[in-house]
Amino acid sequence: MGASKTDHFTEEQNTIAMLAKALGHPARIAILEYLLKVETCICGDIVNELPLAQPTVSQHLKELKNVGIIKGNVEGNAICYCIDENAFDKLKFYFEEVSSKMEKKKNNCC
Amino acid sequence: MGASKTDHFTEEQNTIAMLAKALGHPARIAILEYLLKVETCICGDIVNELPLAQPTVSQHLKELKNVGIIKGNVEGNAICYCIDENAFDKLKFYFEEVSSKMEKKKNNCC
DNA sequence: TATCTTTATCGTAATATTGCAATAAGAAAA
DNA sequence: TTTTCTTATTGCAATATTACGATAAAGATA
Repeated sequence: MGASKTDHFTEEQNTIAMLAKALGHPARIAILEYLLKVETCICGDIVNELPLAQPTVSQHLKELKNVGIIKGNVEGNAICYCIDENAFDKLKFYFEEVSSKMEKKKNNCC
Repeated sequence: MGASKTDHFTEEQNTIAMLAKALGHPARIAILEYLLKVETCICGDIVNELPLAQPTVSQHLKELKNVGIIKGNVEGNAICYCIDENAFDKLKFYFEEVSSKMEKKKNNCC
């Protein structure tokens, strides 16, 4: 097999898993942190920041863009990539919700 | 290749990516939610909750346990699985930190 | 002891991911 | 127009993930 059985889970479960998966690679975490650190958004130099070849970085950017965590604007012949707060917050809120449910539960076990 | 170049990234980047990756599958999100919902922790019936075969569920549980998101206690001949708040909170705090940095930045671009 | 219950592991097949060299595509500059 | 610069795409190889049937391992029960 190798393919996830996404059709058997709820839409939310699939969405959260998709977002988490997109952040499930150190290069993509590094990209996120770089976009956060940098003031101006002329982000062609992400490639120089990462220990990876340009096609590989481009692929990681594409994955982040596919799930909506970043968005890109064409800026001359370069491209300006930015974090899309909406998608990111969706994940953050979900984790906060889980965390507060855990708080209420106050481990009855383990 | 197919293997991530983890040695070129910071320890934190690798840790966060590892945790995010572990949650990057709807079945594992469903497991998390089930553990959160259930009052008692006699959790052998996770298998019945999921649309997956027992070996597959066992594998997903193992992955969550490997990264520390859940922990398991032997309880007779069954096993009691629980969420490990420490590992989970590490991820939550990271996202909150990123989120507050985004807030301060107030998109100068895109 | 023999059997049942529960969970883990093995083996295997299908598919996905990661990475990069080569190359293409597009806009800017000469 | 030709060149240059930046990013995307293609093609491929290596590895990882997902899924499950078969089977093993270990404690509980008869």
